[in-house]
Amino acid sequence: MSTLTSKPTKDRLIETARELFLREGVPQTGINKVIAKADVARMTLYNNFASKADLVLAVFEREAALRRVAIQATQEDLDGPFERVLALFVVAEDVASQKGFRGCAFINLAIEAAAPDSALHALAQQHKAWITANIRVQLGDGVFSDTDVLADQIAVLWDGGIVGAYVHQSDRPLRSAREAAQTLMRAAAQ
Amino acid sequence: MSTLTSKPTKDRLIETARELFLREGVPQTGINKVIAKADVARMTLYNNFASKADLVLAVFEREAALRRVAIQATQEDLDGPFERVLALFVVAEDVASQKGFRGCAFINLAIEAAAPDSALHALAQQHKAWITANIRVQLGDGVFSDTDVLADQIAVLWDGGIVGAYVHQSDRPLRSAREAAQTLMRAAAQ
DNA sequence: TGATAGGTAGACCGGTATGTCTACTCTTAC
DNA sequence: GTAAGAGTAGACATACCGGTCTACCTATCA
Repeated sequence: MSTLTSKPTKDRLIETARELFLREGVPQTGINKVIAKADVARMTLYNNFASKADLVLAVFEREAALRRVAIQATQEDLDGPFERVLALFVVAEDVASQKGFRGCAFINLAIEAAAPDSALHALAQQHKAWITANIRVQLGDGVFSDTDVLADQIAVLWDGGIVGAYVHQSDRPLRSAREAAQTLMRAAAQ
Repeated sequence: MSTLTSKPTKDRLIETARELFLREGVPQTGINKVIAKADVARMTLYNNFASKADLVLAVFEREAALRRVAIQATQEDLDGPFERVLALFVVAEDVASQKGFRGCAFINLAIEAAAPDSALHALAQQHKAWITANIRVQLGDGVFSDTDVLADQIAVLWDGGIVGAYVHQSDRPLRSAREAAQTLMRAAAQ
């Protein structure tokens, strides 16, 4: 292995933990499940991470970064604020249609694994703030009135659509959200 | 005590558990906390409820019923679909402003305490469906076009607003949701 | 050759969780 | 007066949790 910290093992732990955290939830995923699935010794985990909370933080920081990149990549191929904003919802509808869909990982994180004053909650908050800021950017200037307000409203629809899709086990709330976003954009178009 | 099942003790258990479940979350609230706060023996709980899951179910069934009544009571004093629908958001804003606010109890229940095929998840689903149906009724017939669609969209805004208020620890998402609901209603007004 | 770093296996610790069991007390009703 | 129902106190069983520690293995590299 390299002279510095062993990257592959650490990365494997993060990726294995990610799968379990997203599929089964953070509190439901014990250390034992992670090391068993990663086929790694207990001490290997604790040599790479100070604690479970440290591992959770690493997993979700990486996850947030990956999602930002994925969203931007999707938007690059599209033109205009309508297409780019609505693409967010379409992507979510695809994810929600897969079985085992558990809603938004960051909302879940905030609710089930993080007190409001914790670093994990702050991470969820930041990710959501980035989503809102991204929507704001896609809306551009001059096309819509009250762009900041509109971005906030569309972000609310996005959250509500994903949560609703999980609760109702259906992509219908996400479709409602997308259509509502469209209506709001049309109403705000100058 | 009465010849039948002892009501007062059972009720006290439910009310005590309710407070703890809502304030600290269902998984974070152990049986021990419940019986300590209710000042009741361990076996008293298990003589009244088959299991913790059974207690949780009783608590949230009662909670859903109480909330339906409270929402209807609020709406009785108001006139017209705009006032009655927007009142839902105003009430939520009040609740969200209180410290210790933990978002929507039923969404939390679905996420942190219930597999999608469980009775608890179904309960959360039913409660959300009732909210949507209530919005639909308040919208009435003839005032708006696509009333079913509009009700779905407003319900999504409600969920997104509450979840956003918790994640961002701010009532701003709820205000955005209310204003968006207003815009959608205006756009659908015939 | 031999030091070092990274990984391994598994015992172990203290804590907490739900749930069971027993023996006891108290109150009500017949 | 006594039987039954409801509640009590607390030990107990079992399982899991996160986390620590030790002794060992093995590959790399100077």
